[in-house]
Amino acid sequence: MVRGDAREEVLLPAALKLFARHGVSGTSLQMIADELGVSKAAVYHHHHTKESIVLAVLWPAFEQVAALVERVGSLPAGGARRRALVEGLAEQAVTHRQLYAVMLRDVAVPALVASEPRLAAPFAVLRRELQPDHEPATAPLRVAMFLAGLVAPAGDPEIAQLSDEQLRRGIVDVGERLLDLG
Amino acid sequence: MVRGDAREEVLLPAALKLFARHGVSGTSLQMIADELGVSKAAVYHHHHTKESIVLAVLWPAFEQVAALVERVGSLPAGGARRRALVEGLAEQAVTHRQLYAVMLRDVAVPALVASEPRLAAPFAVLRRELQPDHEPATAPLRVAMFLAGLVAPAGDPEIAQLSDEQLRRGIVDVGERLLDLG
DNA sequence: GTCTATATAAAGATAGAC
DNA sequence: GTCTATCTTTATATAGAC
Repeated sequence: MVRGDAREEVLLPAALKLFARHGVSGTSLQMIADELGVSKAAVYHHHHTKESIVLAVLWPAFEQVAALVERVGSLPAGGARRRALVEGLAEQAVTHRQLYAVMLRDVAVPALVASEPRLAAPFAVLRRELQPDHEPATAPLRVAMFLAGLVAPAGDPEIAQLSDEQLRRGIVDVGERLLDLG
Repeated sequence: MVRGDAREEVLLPAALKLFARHGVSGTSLQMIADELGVSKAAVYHHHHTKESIVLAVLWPAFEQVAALVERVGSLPAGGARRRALVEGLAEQAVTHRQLYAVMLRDVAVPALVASEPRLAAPFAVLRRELQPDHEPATAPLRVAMFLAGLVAPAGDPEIAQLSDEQLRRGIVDVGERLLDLG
């Protein structure tokens, strides 16, 4: 570890790594500073609160989801749009495994989302758009189980060994089975 | 809240409620004491460490999984056994939603499991037994996505409204789709 | 079996020197 | 832009009175 570098492009990945391993609540600014080889004060120079760091780390993930939802809006509603959402989510979740794991799994995130209305909107749309047309009662359950399963790779060492392509295809396959893709 | 009651049968449900809402790392002994209406010292009279409380809260869930795995051992290996596991897990996860959510979702739990080998064994067996026979590459992924999805109800208010029976059937349905039940 | 009070460490956060 | 030093609060944990 090279000492004395708390630039944004180094700080945020370090924080993400710790959030993924210990959770947001289980990660202190001291741990982030140690990971970077700097003092806590150096971290505070870039972000005046811990919440600011959490938000900066997660923001790109929420933006990606929002962009995906926006992008598939031009497709016909129904199976085709659901398939595009599933494929897009699989691609993003595989490419940014830790980021999506924190966003979808960490119990501290709902509170953050509640404090930032801009974060909530994309997921509300996503959940609605992913629902199969029939099976009204259990459709939300299928969507929730798919989204929860999306981050299954995070903790499992056996799955961590899968290639991006294997994992992406596996996730899409599960999406097909749960969400009646067209 | 009646004041002055930190008996085990009151303490553990209160702790579980807080663990489910704020995560294990996000829950302090002060929060537990406040929830019970007693002082921190009263809590420490029953459990000398926080880890002791976490273990006492989660132990029944791990025991249930172990008992389930043990119970299905008499069934023929394969689809029939997988179905029994899925039905048993669905039943337990629905009945003890918060407990299973903490056990399967909280990032602090893997560290706890690592420190208590007796906790790890049942899940290793469970994961192995749940795997469909074919599809060797993505079978562990299907299992992991099912287990992660098992606790999807925890955070979603829309799903929290489902009855136990609706939820149980929905989970079994997803298990059927992912795990090639016989 | 609970309380108040306290010890000790670590948390989030700031001030001011370099 | 980072440092040391410090502040304040909160964390885990203990001692001893009731």
